Amino acid sequence: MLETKNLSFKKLLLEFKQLLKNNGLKFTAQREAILQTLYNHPKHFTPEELYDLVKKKHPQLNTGITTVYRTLNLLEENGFATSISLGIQGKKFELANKEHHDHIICEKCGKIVEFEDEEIEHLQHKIAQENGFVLTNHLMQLYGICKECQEN
Amino acid sequence: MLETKNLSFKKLLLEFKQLLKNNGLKFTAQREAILQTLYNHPKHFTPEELYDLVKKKHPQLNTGITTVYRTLNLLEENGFATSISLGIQGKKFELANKEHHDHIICEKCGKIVEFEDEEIEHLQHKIAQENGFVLTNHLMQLYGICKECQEN
DNA sequence: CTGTGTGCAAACATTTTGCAAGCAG
DNA sequence: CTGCTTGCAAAATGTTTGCACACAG
Repeated sequence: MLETKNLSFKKLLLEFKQLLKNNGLKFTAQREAILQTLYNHPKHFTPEELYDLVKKKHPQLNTGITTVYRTLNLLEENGFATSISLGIQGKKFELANKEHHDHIICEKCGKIVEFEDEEIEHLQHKIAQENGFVLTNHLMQLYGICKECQEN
Repeated sequence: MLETKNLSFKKLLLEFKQLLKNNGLKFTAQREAILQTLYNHPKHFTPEELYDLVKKKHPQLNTGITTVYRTLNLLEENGFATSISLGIQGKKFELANKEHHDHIICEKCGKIVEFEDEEIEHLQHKIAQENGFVLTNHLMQLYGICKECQEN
């Protein structure tokens, strides 16, 4: 089964503060709000979507889209967030507090099922190695028709 | 090994003309130049890169970037080209005359290496089955750092 | 001839950068 | 206090659209 790391927000925040300290960066209300919003809404956001949500949850901060971009990049560079690039334009980000997983997507009803498979992960590393790459990430999405939709 | 379908350009062009005819569209020198350039350079292009190359190969046509975008979209919508979205911004296109394959993308320099792996394909079907899905398609992109970029 | 295709410029959308003021440490 | 961070506006990128003219069928 898929398991989250269940990192409490408190712990996550501590790690984040440590990162900032280690790099001579500052802990600000905006950065906290962005991290908290990502934590409380475990799904994928475009910077724009996250920006809207942060503004809604923390209106008094008047956070700018610029700061959202800058913070997402900071989080991603340091492994606190991951991003996937969409077919069209832009990226979506999510907090990196789950074990790695991939998705099967039903082409009819849009249902998304998460799965993980160690054997595939292993093969991916092998393939990367064979091609001289150090693997940092991967994107695998299976498209198909789910059981319910097959019956209808 | 990866194998092309070895569709001759003549055949490809015929298919393309048929597509145009079927949709009441017109065969133009620019469209031919773009298709030919994709055919002669079997790699992945951003629209910008393809634009530069088409201009170089067919300077007398004075093809606009707009036309490159429009033609790539036309080709993709009709299965003559496929695109992959990069980590960063934009898409890269290639002519769709190869057997199925997936991509490893260097996150530093953007280099793309193609590969295919029957074992993974097989596992994907197995996973889909286990989740009650009939697999219709898949997308797999590995991201990493290529040999050259590791050294720099 | 008719209507699609073209290049150009402008519009759009998304992301980054320059800057003066704010604020964490 | 110091200098990192912020929001704003402007710039930079990448892509699409409006338009008048070109040209395939």
